[in-house]
Amino acid sequence: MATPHQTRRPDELTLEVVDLIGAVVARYHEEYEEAAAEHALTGAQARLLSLLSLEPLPMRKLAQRLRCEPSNVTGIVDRLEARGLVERRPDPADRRVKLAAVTEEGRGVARGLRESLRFAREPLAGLSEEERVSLRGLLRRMLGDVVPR
Amino acid sequence: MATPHQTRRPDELTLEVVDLIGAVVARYHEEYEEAAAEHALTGAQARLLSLLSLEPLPMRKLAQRLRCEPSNVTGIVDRLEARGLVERRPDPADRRVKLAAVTEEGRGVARGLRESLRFAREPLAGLSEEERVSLRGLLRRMLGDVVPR
DNA sequence: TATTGTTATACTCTATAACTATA
DNA sequence: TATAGTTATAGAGTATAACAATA
Repeated sequence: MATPHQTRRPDELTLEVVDLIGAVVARYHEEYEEAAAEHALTGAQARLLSLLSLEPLPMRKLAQRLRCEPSNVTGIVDRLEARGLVERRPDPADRRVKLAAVTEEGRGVARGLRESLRFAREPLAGLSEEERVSLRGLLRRMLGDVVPR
Repeated sequence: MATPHQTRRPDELTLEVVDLIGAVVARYHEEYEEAAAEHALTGAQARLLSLLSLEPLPMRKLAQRLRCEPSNVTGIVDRLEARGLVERRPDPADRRVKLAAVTEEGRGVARGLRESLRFAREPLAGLSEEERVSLRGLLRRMLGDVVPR
């Protein structure tokens, strides 16, 4: 509690870290889009497919997870469904609800997507186990000690 | 060099770190889009404006920095120019080139954008100086010790 | 000929509002 | 009446291909 600014201006070190985080974000995104493109998917399609590969979800819930309007989900699921990667199922409990679920083929594509995400390997390859533990702790604290989502 | 896999499957710790990085990326993006929206800018417009606030750039160079096709830059600059935040200037050295440059008003918006980026303060606020130094080192090594871009 | 920026085109993602079928 | 999903619409970003002006 040393700086008397109303807004608290970030110091040099903090700015450096923020820049580095920006670089990580940029790189992560590039590689994610690349991996998606390798499977002829857009970023949004890849994210939706990955979500569904864990469990079937109502369209509404899908929109919440993707942080977009429900009307958008319709189109994304439409395109994945046209490719046979996803299907819509009725919800026995509520006839208004449609559950989106991956097909077998979709599950395979989701797996391939996950595996072609180089980010899981390369950038961390240079770090020792001890350093990874350290990084994990720092990132957790940055994110507020809560495992988000 | 212990795992005899062809592809090398990431271990538990690595996967955890990758997930955390994913969470950081998601949060960074949300906050960036929010900050942009506060100034009635889209993400792409905000990125382009931020770039130009450092120095005027040819349309071509701008496309390289944004990692998109030059034809897209035309539209983004059009919209920023319509709002008076950016202008096109001739390049005295090459009459084919158009230099995009921020206006005074654009410079102000870019500054406001930078300041409303909470990511520079909040998430790092919980870390001590020593921890930030440690995080900086780890992120640098992750990014290959090269300060990218 | 090669390069710079633009235009034309088509597709995807996005939000908003209005609609339908259920609840 | 409230909710789930869809449709209609419009704007923005994206890539590709073709083009005019300049090098």
